Amino acid sequence: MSKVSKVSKVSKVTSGGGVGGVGNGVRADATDARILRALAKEPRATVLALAQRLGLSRNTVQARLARLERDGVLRSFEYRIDPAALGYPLTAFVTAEVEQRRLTEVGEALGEIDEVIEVTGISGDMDLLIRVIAADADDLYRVAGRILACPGIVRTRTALAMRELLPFRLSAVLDNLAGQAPRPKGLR
Amino acid sequence: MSKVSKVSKVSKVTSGGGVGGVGNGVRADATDARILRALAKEPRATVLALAQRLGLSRNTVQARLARLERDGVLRSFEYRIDPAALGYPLTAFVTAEVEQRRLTEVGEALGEIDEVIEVTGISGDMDLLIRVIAADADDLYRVAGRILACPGIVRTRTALAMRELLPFRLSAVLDNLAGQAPRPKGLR
DNA sequence: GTGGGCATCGAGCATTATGCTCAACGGCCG
DNA sequence: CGGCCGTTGAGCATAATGCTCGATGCCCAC
Repeated sequence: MSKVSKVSKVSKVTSGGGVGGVGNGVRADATDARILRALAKEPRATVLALAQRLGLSRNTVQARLARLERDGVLRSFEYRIDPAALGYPLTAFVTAEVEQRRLTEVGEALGEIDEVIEVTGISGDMDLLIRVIAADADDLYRVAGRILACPGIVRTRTALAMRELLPFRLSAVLDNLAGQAPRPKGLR
Repeated sequence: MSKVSKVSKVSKVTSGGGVGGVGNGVRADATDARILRALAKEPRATVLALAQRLGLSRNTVQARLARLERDGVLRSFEYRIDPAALGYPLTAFVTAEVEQRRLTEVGEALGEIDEVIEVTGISGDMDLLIRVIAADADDLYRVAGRILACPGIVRTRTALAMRELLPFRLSAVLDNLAGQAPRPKGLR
């Protein structure tokens, strides 16, 4: 049974660690994907539970989880918190045009604004995509003002998030990675 | 020792539940924020550890955590997974203009594309903000093509995420919530 | 003012998980 | 061919969990 097999050997990649900050050379293999997928279903699941659910040894799951966390495959717990529950039911995307050389500076300034929860430098005619949360429309207006006031920011455009058509998900991609191997059919 | 407190009493808010799907009336209070903040620092922390770190009883932390999870304050575990670690180091934001009445339909079609990991309906001249991941530039091109091919989509514009100036964080907002004295009334 | 409701607390208890170590198995690669 | 590693199963001391209880303090409604 546990002869599932082909638990591919991938760790080799681990050694090839580049330096970089985020998402360097580390890559999850099929087994990792299965663990992550199981965790997605039951975040509170214990290592033991995961192990038997996946037909792996407790030891393996424990080691892999430790590695996943150590290598930064798992991001901060904050990602799991719903801003709406914190009293910020409004989300908006503010795109900003920035004076070329002041990108980093502007990024830091934006970090001072509590309601700015993510800033990404992007290609295109706008330079920044800023994710913002707000308690209400007034609040949003105020935050938008603070953003525009940042030295280096030339112009902004605000788009209110009106509906989540498809909430964040990696399941599709996880399934691909996980399914890769044996495809046990109905069995589990 | 446990006399630290002044653990505000806030739960009243809970009852004020609106209906809605996501992030309805449920709101975290200062204590919740402190728990979440502690968890952000140490995702693997046990309930017991959290309790003594925060000067709360184990019972309280356990009850609150259960409630946070039950009420959807905590989103899926998937949020914590770094797509880069899954072999998708590229992130792009695709904005799309959609034929008015076909928004929902388009949303579903986009869900069929594995690399589409988030779709938000927004205000402004573009209707959709689509978060996409890709293994490399070719892959991204291919995905962009599939998006544009969705019936109902009129036009798209793709912006590549070049740098994370400020990775997702709620810490600023959490600190505010947590730091607040037990005075939920009035202010703000 | 008084009582109900509710969250918190501290305690206890049976069960389960954790963290760690060990030796052995098996495939992969040089 | 031999070494390297990830995996496995086992064992064991310690710690955490899930649950229940009665008691306390506070807010709010009556």
